[in-house]
Amino acid sequence: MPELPEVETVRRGLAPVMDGQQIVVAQARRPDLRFPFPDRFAERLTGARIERLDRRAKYLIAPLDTGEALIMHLGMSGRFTIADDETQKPLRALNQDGFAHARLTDPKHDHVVFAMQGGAVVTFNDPRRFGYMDLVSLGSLETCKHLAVLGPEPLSNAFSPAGLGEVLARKTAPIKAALLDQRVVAGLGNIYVCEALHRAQIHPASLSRELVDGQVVALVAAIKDVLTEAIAAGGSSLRDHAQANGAMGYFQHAFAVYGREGAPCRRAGCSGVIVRQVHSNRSTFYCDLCQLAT
DNA sequence: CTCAGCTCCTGCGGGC
DNA sequence: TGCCCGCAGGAGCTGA
Repeated sequence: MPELPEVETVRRGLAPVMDGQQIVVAQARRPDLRFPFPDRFAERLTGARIERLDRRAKYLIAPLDTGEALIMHLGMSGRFTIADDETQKPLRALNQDGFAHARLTDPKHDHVVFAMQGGAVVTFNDPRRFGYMDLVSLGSLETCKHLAVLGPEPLSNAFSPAGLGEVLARKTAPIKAALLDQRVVAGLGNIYVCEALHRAQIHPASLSRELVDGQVVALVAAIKDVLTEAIAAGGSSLRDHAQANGAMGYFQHAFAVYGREGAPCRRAGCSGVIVRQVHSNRSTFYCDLCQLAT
């Protein structure tokens, strides 16, 4: 589900009730998500103060005053909700039209709960349990197994045409697979890779090392633009995915290719049709006319 | 080492 | 209405 823009949207939703606040009670309602929780997970969190809520790629990172950092990954179906500790009702369960909606999540998949000092109850719900949480020491945060392997943050200056071009020149994999590799660039997933390749007019099956310089320049710009626009729109809400405050992102309405199989290409002047192909069990959407193979 | 494919888990929507 | 099948935004692991 969540790629970088959705995780950033979640971070912005949670920050007001978590930044600088103590976790009065932490609770893990099962022994594991995708991986087992670390030893004494809830005990190590209870009483800790969250210095701030950060994001790296698709990870949420909460440095604590205990010398550790809480690392959280949403996997495919992970979601946070914010409720009031008295009523357990969502505090801000309003969509963008201002109408309250029914509870978005099934409570049987509420796996982790944080009761915050300020009265907010933050719940992590994850039906598929592909998400995970871990505690690592602050001193080795950058070198921990989760973060050490990550490539550059796509919206930072560390992600540049020169750098990407150098990496791609050594890869034989198709460009779509390369961009999904978090070691190449960290934070993209299936949707935004499809969207960025369309913007850059690059065929997803193009071989990474055969991209010319101009294509790499266009690709870096397309990635930065699509991510920036998606964050500004509050991420994408597919199916019933929503932000931490219950609001729905709306960038999905701006998709040029994702989920648009058979629809006309939205590029001005292009008469192509969006096609879908499956590679290694993942759907790839692209325009059969304006995205050129190398 | 790289790369393609499979896998974990549950829920939802479409087709019959 | 109800059942079955395919599909889902991640990413670690396996084996070639």
